[in-house]
Order: sequence, then C-alpha cells, then structure tokens
Amino acid sequence: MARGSFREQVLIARERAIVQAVNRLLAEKGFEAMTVDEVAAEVGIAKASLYKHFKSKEDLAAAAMIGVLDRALALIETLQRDKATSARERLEAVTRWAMQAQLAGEMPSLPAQNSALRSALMANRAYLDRVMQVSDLLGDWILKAQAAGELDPALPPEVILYTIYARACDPVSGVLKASANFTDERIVELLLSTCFRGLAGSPPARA
Amino acid sequence: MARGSFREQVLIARERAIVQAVNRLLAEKGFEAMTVDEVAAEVGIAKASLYKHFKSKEDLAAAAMIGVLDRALALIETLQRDKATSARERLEAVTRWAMQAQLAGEMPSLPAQNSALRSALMANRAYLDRVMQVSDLLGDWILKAQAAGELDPALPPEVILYTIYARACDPVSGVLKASANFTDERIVELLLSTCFRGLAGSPPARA
DNA sequence: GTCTATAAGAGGATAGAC
DNA sequence: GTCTATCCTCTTATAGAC
Repeated sequence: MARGSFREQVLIARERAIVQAVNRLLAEKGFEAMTVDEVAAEVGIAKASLYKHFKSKEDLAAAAMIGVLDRALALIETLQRDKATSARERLEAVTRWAMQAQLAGEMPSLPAQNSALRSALMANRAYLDRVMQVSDLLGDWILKAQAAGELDPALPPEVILYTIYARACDPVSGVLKASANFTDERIVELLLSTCFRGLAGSPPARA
Repeated sequence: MARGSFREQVLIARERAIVQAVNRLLAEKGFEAMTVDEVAAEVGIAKASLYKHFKSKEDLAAAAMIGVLDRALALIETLQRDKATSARERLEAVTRWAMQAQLAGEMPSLPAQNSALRSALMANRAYLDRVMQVSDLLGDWILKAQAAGELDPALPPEVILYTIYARACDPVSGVLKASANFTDERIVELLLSTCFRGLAGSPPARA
C-alpha cells in the first residue's frame, strides 16, 4: 500500500486535490449547483483531465462522500477504543464532530431526494459499505445507550439513528452562524444539547 | 374581492391550478430538479402560457411558498383565538401541521443555500411580509412558553424558532415513511415529541 | 494524462401567429 | 392568453492532438 512509483504518487496527490475541491464546493453550494467546470478551475486542471480520474459528476460526489465516511469511521473507531466514555457520550462526540465540520464548511451536502445522484450512490459499493459500517457501529451504541437509560428506550433505534444523521447536516447551524450572534462552539452546544435532550429518556418538564 | 368577471374567475382558477402543481412538484423533487416543462405538462397548458402568469421559475416557487405561508397564517390565527391552549401547545400544533403536510407530499422544499432563488425571494415583498408575520407570531408564543417554563428559558428564542422551522421540513420524516415501519401519525408524534422534549426546560436524564 | 475544442442535450425564456 | 416553434445559455461529457 505504501509502495507506488513517483508517477503514481503524483496521481494520487492530484486525485486527493480533486476530492478536496469537490468536498469544499459540495459543502458550499450542494451537488446541483456545483459544476464540473468549477471543480476543474479550483483544482487548476482542464475539465477533460477530471474525467480521466472520475467518469461522471456523480462519481466525484461519491468520492467526496466516501472521504467523509472514512473520516467518520476513523473517529468512531478511536472512540470505540476509549472505554471510559459512555455510549451516549460517544454518540454525542460523533454528532459534535459532524456539526463542527459543517460549520467549518467541510461537510458536503447532498440533496435529500435527488434521483440521479441517489441511484449512482446506491450502485456504489464502496460508498454503501461505509454507510452500512457507520450505521452498524452507531446502531450498536444506540442500543447500548438505550439499555443504560441514557437514551429513551421507547424510541425505535432507527428514529434515533436518522435523527442523528439529520442533525449532523441540519441547516439550522448555518442560519445561526449567518446571524452572527453566536460563536461556532455555542451553536454546536445549543444544537447538540437540544437534540440529545430530546432523544433522552426524561419526560418533558411541565411548569 | 368576491367580484370579477367570469373570464377573470377562469384566470384565477388557472393560476390556482398552476400554483398547486408547483407546490406538488416542489414537494416531490425540490426547486432545482423541478422543470418548467413539467409544471406546464402537469397543468396541461403550454409552457409559454405559464410565462404569461409568472415571469420566471423563481416567481412560480415564490407563489407556492406564499400559499404555504398563507395556510400557516390561517392556522396560527385560529390557534391564537383558542384561549384554552398553552403557548407550547400552539407551537406544537403548528409544527404538527407542517410535519403532516410534508408527509402528505404537500410541503414544498427549497434549497437551504441556493442563491438565485434566495435572492429572488428576498426581493419579493409579499413573501417577506408573510415570513415576518409568521416569525413574529411564533416568536411571541415562544417567549410566552419560555416565561411559563414550557420551553427552556435559557435557549435563545431564535434557536427555538429556527429549530421549529427546520423540523417542519426535516427529511427524517420522509426516510421513516420510506422505511414503511410506521404510520404517518406515529412518525409525527415521534418526531414532534423528541423535538419539543429537546426544547423543553428539563435537564437530560442520566442513568 | 493533459490540453483545446466541440459535441450533445437539457432547460429557461421568448417570438409571433391566432 | 394560448399555442407552436425556436432561441440561447449553461453544463455534462468526449474527440483528438500532443
């Protein structure tokens, strides 16, 4: 894996640069508004060269998403090793990381319903494998947190999982950031606490 | 207002049909994926005729959004009149209505960041007025709910307002519906309760 | 593999007859 | 106001020389 000629290393570096540009543009304007011309311009190569590395715009997006999922998996495995933290704390840590990434403009956003992109992703084994890995690992934590009473055992685990996914991409953080009334740290803590308080087992307070 | 020649009535009915088609398509696929050709086809008129009623695609979307806001305002005013309900109950009722509309495929979804559409909306007085009306009325309820201890007084009111807006358009409901494991009613109650439980004043339960 | 140039097609908007 | 036919721009994707 560490091997490879100099030429191959250059190639890999270039692909990394492409994926990084795609990631940034996807975070900034989303899949449909991002054009392949922009990607080429940002990388500083001709558009035709892009297509030597990735065969379609959908493939570019998939590569960026795979990158995000790999970073998420790396974090999850690190947290997995820390036996001192509770399941809920780990879930919060992953969610916090995603929220921070979004506030930093590093979280690519895909349309929730798009069919062209969606079917391309659903046909992408590398992408699907990672999504399932993340879901399995987080799903395990969710069950543990529910068993420990850290999250509401009455909630279907999938509701918790999808809610966490959605909060990690929530536009609310961007709106609050644009209002310029809060620091990024405060935004993350506000949204994280309201999210997990809602998923926790305590009944709502009534005055 | 109730006046108007027969010809005018026909025109108004046609515009209503256009807006309804736009509303449906916007709910189904979003602004960018919706094409003006589709709108014309669904209404059953020529595309050029559409442009006699609305001067751009952005205007079509704005008309649909204004329709939604008018329905929201009507509901809000009805709830306002019911003195038996608490501020939080009213907020929940509005959110429930929005969630139900989305599950029914009647809630148009706009891109959170798009610039072309966004600047068009920001230049649309009729749209802006309604957004501000809704925000003022809900903002008032939020302050009352916080004063009554029904919602966490420590949360900035704008965080609560934006959270409610976002939950009304949350893709989670659609994902859960697609999973076919829950009825619409159960989805609404699950998401509504986790949302408001998170906004309430009680501290999270720790086992 | 990188480039320039261009094909191919989608989609928003309009011309002009009726 | 409605239609048919068309324009024009933008964007994805590829051809072909180097």
